Amino acid sequence: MHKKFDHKGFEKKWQEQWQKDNLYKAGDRDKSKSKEYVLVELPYPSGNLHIGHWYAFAVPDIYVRYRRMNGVQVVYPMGFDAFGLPAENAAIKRNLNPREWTEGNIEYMKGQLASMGNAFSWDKTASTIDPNYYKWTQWMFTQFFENNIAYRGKGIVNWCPGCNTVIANEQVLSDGTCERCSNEIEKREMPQWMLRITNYADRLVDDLDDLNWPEHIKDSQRNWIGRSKGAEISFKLSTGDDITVFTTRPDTLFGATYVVLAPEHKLITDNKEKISNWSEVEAYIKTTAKKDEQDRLNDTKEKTGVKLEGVTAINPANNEEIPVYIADYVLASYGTGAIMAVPAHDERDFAFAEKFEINIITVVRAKGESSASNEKNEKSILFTDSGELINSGEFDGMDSEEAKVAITEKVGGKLTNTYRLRDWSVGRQRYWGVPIPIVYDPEGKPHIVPKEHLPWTLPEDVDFRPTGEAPLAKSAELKKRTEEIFGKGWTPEVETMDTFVDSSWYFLRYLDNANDEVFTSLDVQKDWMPIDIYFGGAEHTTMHLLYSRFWQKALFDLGLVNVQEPYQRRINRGLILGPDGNKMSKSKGNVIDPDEQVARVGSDTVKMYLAFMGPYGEVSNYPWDMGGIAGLHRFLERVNGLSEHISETEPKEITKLLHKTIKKVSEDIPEFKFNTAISALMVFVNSVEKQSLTKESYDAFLRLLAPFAPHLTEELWALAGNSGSVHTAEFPAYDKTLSKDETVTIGVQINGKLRGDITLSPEATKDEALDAVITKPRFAPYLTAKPAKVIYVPGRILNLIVND
RNA sequence: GCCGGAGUGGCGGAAUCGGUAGACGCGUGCGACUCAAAAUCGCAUCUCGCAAGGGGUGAGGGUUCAAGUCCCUCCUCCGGCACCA
Repeated sequence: MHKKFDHKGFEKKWQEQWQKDNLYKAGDRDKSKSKEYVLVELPYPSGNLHIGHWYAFAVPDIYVRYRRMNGVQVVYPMGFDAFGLPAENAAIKRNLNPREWTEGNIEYMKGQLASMGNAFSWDKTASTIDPNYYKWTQWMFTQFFENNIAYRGKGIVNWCPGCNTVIANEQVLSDGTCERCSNEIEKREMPQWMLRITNYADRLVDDLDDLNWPEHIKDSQRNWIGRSKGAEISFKLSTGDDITVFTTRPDTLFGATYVVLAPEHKLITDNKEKISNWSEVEAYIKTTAKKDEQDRLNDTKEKTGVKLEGVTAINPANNEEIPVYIADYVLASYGTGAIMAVPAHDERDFAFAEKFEINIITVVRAKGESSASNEKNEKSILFTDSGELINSGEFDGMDSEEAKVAITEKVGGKLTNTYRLRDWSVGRQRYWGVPIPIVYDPEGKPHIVPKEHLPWTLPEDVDFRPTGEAPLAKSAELKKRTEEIFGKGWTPEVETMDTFVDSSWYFLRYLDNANDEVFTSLDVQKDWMPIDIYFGGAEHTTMHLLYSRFWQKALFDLGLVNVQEPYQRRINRGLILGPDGNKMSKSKGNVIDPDEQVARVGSDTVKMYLAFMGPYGEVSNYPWDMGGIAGLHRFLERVNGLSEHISETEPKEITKLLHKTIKKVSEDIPEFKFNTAISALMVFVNSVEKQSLTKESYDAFLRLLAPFAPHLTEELWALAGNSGSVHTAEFPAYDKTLSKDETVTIGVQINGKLRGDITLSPEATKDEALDAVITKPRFAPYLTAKPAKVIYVPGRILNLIVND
């Protein structure tokens, strides 16, 4: 029966009570319990909690509460990632200081978070704009600088004209736009603060193997890092230089009929006197320099290039003299910026060789072929698979894979890997970020700001509106501060750090946030790290998740952290769409405001609705459905009326169903299948409504439901006369015997066709099952002869094969 | 092009050591209550068929007593990478 309840009458009351009782404080590590560190991605204080935050924080809360009720000491912290462009832009729009704006938002959002009624460990929190936080961000940076992990590099960077700053490779989307503002990214050459994430490429790939992460996330990271196994091989040039190329196919070296350099390659300008067609070459270099990435991609069908007249190379395998070209299909930023071209076995080289009429030599053929496949048919001349070698002197007949090693050895090459990953560009020409703690001496040499001067505070006396120049350059205070501490002629670094730096280590600070000596003591880390489960969004796969893994490894190498991998398990959630099936956006007018929903139907309903939509941890999109949320509200109203069915005794059926429900819920929660757990709870309620249950069963049910509907269950728990909080009660355990069915109904197939069912004990024998069929007239018409074969799977199926 | 993942009612989704496909919820239809409406309750709801029965999990093959689940060939959608040597 439906019994309406007034969520406003008790949700706030219990939230305040829980806070007063410090119910969810994680406290110090209690070694008598096992620990679990459950992390959710800390929010950006945009000023308003949206439905995505609810999905991100309220649903994992079910898991956290469940584990606590099972006696696990769970730390479930929350904080704010408060530096960064959106806050800065929003503040500029409102003509506010970003600090005022952000801090105001944090306060407001804390109130909104409270309305969720989550079991957050508020004693473990951090905010990245807190000077006591960013002090350590800066200190880590200085450690990285001193250990050559952070460096001032020169190179081509991604400039976002919308954000007025440089951004990292990871922050450029595959269509060449900015992940924040969707503006088209420009390439610029300028000095940049970089972190040597590339030095960690192998570990970042290899250590993925042991992580309990969804395979598609690991694959995305592997793709992003883009490790290729191959070899570096040197070719002698007629200029006297050696040119090193990278190839994944050293087995095809005998088929290398020319060499190609990227137009930006240093050896070209170094040898301009020796290049007889220099003006032509120079013109080509200029043309390609003008093309942006996008043009270069669009031009892939038509290969272009210029031969370096007067320069030749020697193929080290057969000492043949071969021509040298420059072409923009070879990228300066990948490998060595030079390739050996094997037109018979590489599509791009093939296209180029055909256009420039260069020699094509087949050196690999499919195994077992008597002739090279390409000799049979002109059109199939290209063969990119591996196979066995031909036209390769002493290596003829050798398998491609073996030949890779053998040929590399013979020519004195080196087996090596190369990567797609580039170093992480972390300097930003914006105001609202952590100042890079570097100062320059009068010669312009960079030095770290020593620990006693940290935090190296963000100056206040600047016009922070973005112009493309770093706003900190305009701070008289920063300039003065630098000269006072370091001496006349010293100047401060004026760039701030990428926000992704701040969020690369926040989970460590949560644990020991009052520590003034170190960012987090090793003892505390040993208590809690690694993070057992990290819930988050798919957008972080090759950004935050990659950066923070690198950061942790870099700290590990400096002896500052206890584990190499921060996150043991990763769960990516899906996306909540608007009721129209589109991504929620103000312009589409399809935004669901969680505050409105909570006011209307209550926090418990919103939480359960989100948990019921589909399995958590599968990246799919769920449209918000007003009818759907009403269904969950109805369910909780029925729960509210359930106490009317309490009686002295209950049918055996209800006892058994309760234990089956406990079993199902306890199995589903750890797998984040909250949807099917809720479904089981609904089945139980549907059944009880027609019958009765004891007070004992009622209490057990409340505890079962407590992680999903913390407020209502707490209210009903108290109304039922129980003492203490339902959330500190033990989660019910199921009785194995009671959770099993005494009889099962199984399908009966005759010749593989379903003809009906029989009900019998799960342990019934084949003969008993056959008897049940024979005595049921329903089956008689089909049993025209004695079954030739009987397949019986107890509790599952009975299949009779009747030959007629 | 390469690497992953996914295709099940009108909708969200259940069911995969191969064993009664469509749990649970939404929506819809009919009925009850009501002067009426809302709320609530009951029944129905994959599809064709009065029924008996037939068909059905993106398409087509295959293995099996039995296939949403395994194998092969395709198609579509989603995510990552992409002139990456």
